[in-house]
Amino acid sequence: MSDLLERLRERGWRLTAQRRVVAEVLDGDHVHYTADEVHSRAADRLPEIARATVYNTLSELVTLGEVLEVSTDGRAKRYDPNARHTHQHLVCSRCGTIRDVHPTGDPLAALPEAERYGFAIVDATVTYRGTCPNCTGS
Amino acid sequence: MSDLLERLRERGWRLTAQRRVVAEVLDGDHVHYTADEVHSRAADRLPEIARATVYNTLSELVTLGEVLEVSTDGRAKRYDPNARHTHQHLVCSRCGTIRDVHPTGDPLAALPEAERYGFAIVDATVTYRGTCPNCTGS
DNA sequence: ACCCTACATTGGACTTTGTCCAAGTCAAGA
DNA sequence: TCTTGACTTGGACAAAGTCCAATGTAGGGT
Repeated sequence: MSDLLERLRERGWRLTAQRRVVAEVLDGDHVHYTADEVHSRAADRLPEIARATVYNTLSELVTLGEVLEVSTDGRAKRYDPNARHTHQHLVCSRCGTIRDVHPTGDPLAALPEAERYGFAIVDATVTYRGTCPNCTGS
Repeated sequence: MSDLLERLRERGWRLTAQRRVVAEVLDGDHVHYTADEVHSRAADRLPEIARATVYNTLSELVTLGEVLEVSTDGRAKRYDPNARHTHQHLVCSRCGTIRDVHPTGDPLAALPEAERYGFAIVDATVTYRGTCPNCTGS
């Protein structure tokens, strides 16, 4: 937890109460909150934190590579604190919950040279979609 | 082109001028327009078409499986008329253009049973990201 | 060919998600 | 402790999409 804050401070981050609570919210479970969810959880601890500050802080964390932005559904982006190990996502088409998964092999290897159209490809993200056990029986 | 309209009519679609132009816009090149782009192109032919109608029609086409919704960047969704053959997308991180690509193998096979968490998985989408030749030199 | 009517369209208000900015505040180095 | 530039605030704004009551019309029935 203060691992994250430690790293950030080393990179010249100014450590404010607002940034601390945002980092703490993200650093809890392996959840994937939207910006608004982060904001409301942060506001539980620091009631006057502004939405704009949460957005700013999240963008900075993304830029610094500490957090990943995930947009699975064209609705609100979600923020994934597990940026250290590469992983992919499994999304429930009904309720929208997300789980981290670790497929075998490298998806990049599956794309033949002839299909790369001269792009300098830097990464491949895989999203598995289906119905989670909770939603299956409804 | 009227292929599409044909299929739709067989499924009980009421064929209106608005739906026709939307289908025609999508049925052109292998592009991936946003809803607003579809709207403005449709409006070239049928000036008074409402934005809401375009949104409605697009959702119906998606429901009918004739068109795919693609959300690559958390901004506007794009609509992919190439729903008949499965394919994946290659996206330029700078300019946002999208190309259809066909990786080898089945990404679903790469996800071990132990990583499925009881989900009934129905599909896997892969998004390759990089810089396109046009954007590389800037 | 003409009527009906259920289905489609319209336009405008509204919501959600996110960005921007000028003014005020504060963390941290001197 | 003082200073200063970086940070935060709140509110206005923007983009993308949804909703709804009123109006229009495609296509089946006669």
